[in-house]
Amino acid sequence: MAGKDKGTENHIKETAKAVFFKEGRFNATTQEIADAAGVNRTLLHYYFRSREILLEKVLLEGQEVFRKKMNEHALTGLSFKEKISQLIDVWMDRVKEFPYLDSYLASQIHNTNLWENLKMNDKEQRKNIADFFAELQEEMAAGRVAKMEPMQFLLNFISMVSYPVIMRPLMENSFFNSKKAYVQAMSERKEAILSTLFR
Amino acid sequence: MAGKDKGTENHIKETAKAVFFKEGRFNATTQEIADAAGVNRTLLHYYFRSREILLEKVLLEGQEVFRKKMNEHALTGLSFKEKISQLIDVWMDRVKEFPYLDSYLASQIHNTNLWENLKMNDKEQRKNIADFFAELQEEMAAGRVAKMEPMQFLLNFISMVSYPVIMRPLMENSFFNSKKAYVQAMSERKEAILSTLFR
Amino acid sequence: MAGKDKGTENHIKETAKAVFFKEGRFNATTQEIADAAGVNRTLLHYYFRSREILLEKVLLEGQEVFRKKMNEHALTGLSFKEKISQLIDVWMDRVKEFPYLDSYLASQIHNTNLWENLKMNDKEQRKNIADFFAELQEEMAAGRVAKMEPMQFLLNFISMVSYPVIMRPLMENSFFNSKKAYVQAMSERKEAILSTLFR
Amino acid sequence: MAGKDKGTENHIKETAKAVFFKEGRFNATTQEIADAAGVNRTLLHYYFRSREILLEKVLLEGQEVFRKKMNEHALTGLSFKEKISQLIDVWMDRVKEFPYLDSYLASQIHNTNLWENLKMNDKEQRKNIADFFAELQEEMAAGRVAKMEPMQFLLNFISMVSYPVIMRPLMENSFFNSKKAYVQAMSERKEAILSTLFR
DNA sequence: AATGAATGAGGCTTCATTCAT
DNA sequence: TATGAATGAAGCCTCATTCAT
Repeated sequence: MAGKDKGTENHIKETAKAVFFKEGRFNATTQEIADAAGVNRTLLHYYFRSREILLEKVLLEGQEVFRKKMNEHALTGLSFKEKISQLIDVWMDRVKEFPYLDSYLASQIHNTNLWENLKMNDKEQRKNIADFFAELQEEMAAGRVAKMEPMQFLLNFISMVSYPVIMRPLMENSFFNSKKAYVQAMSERKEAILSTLFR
Repeated sequence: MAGKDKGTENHIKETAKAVFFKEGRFNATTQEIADAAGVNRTLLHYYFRSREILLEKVLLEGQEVFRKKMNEHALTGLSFKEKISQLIDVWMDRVKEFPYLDSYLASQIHNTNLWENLKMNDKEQRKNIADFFAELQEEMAAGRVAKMEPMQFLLNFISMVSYPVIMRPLMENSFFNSKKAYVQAMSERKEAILSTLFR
Repeated sequence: MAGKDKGTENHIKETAKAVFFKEGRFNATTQEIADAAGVNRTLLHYYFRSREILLEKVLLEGQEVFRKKMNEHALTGLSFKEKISQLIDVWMDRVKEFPYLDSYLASQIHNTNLWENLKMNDKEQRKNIADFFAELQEEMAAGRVAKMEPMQFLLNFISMVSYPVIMRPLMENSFFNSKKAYVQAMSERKEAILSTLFR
Repeated sequence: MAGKDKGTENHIKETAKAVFFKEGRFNATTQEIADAAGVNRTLLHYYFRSREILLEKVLLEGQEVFRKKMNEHALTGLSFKEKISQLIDVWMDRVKEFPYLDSYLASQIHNTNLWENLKMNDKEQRKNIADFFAELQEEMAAGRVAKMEPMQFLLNFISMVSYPVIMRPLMENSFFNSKKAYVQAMSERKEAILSTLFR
């Protein structure tokens, strides 16, 4: 059932990623992960030595997703607003794919050694952000965006995109009272965010 | 001998709440909670029968916090913008107090039977929201707020307030690279949100 | 079946001691020890946290046995030969009680931290040995004992007493071919040792 | 491709012998043995079917060592004392080579089916011992050796030679407090034993 | 109300072994 | 001959929970 070669190892990793970050079952047992992957539990230790290491690897890959989010800002040749528009799509897709990843990262801050790798010390990344902020300030100067610290704009943007997705269960039950209403709202979300960020 | 009565029970509950939702240690052991509360582990079962029940009770109280968030919209006699301004304070305070509560609720929604209680079926609450939306639409009509579904505005609002607090560890490490920078940004957050929501 | 209070803890410890050092089952499982003691396996962890700690404690107590062996040299008011005669009894009894203890200690030398406690740094002990050596040298001067380094005499003595007991299974099977013959030889052992040490 | 043939098999066996009986790591894992031999773990099963069989084979070879110990008594043409003197050398060398072998045999005697092979039922061996005992009794008659059962003399002899070597770690740490002191004592050991056995 | 003792269920991990190549 | 992949058995340990005061 499971592939061969490097296949099985990746298959387990993908399964774990799904269990942890798609389904949010942070306490999932090695047995559960193995079952989900359709492999013997021991195989999991064969490849990853321990549950902790597996989790760490999966997390590190999740982190790559996160880092790439940032670097994809570098979409060229578009107007600032169009760029933001694309970013919303990209970002929202990612958050939808692993809705529990960020929450988990946030709750696991104690595992300090993970964080060293996560900091924004990537040169390319810093440059991208600097460029992004420069463009943003032009927009503010032109009055198309409310004046504020660029970082505040970035926070606003990330918050409005991520929060409703990350908190989907809460939203569905607490705000919308139905799955349908939630989905409907999400489909209109992009426009609402753009309307709020730009004037 | 019968003096502490309800005292100890509450003390345990408060401690559990802190451990779970202030510190984000969702997997905290009964032993750890007992230690944190300075009581014998067995006492925890004496009062709450099981870990699950304790968690449930603590969660229920967390829900109350959440519900009150919604109902405190009913601040009277202020302009809409001032009302929002106050709401930001109130809400931010709450999220700061239990930064992990919402994440936990979101991640646990699938295996809990508590959600019946959480839905927005509260009459008073519905009314508050209806009133709030009515006022909001006036603002839109007057051009002081970008036009959109009122619910989208609400989402924007909640997102921008909550996300940076809930994701504080992520923010501190990933965006700001220092606690100081984060705190500084948070102090300026309210203005940034208001500038974004109103024009 | 097991006693109460401190009773159970000691009972487990005694059982472990027997399993390890009387029966020589160094690899005995926690389950096996628990079974032998007639208690739930978990109780073993309740009292001792881990198999390793239990083993360490049991070993430390065995070490006390060993140390006391040395200090019991201080039997007073007897002639040197009579003293040795008594020592043979005492020592042989001990080795018979825990025939596998010394072998185990020898094989576990790698667990260095055990050995710090085992060194002959006990003041009283040093004095006893010094006294013993002084008396011994008188015997040598008087020609009742062959001349040699006192320590060599001590080694001879310990060796002749311990080895046949420690290696009992080997002796029974390889030298004597029958349990009966072995037991018979042991009963005459003391005299043979004395005849060898004294002249 | 067919060059190493028996070579690898022997190499593994020798390595195992060293790990078990030179280093005293009786619980060594197949993995550890394979690592020590620099081969893949599975190869070990390829050659020996199971860990148990490997151990058995290695043990059998150890037994040969043991058996030869006995038969080397047949050194001819020397005086009894000189014969014993040579035996001490031979024996001590053997015990030094595999200091843990005897302990292991002793501790494993109960759960092994190897002992049939080990009994002193070897014809040549019996003869050697008979001859040895005859000579010994002459010595006793001549007053050069204390009178006792010949077997007791043999036990004394073996004990004094083997014990300090087998228990080397114990001796070094518990009696001598230094490796140097132990080595020094061992170098003088032969004379001390001879002085004790002969008069 | 409070606590030490005891227990069953279940989790992680290691190990020897087998399979397939 | 040699090896990576896979597996079943078994070990250690933790945890929530119950028992007996």
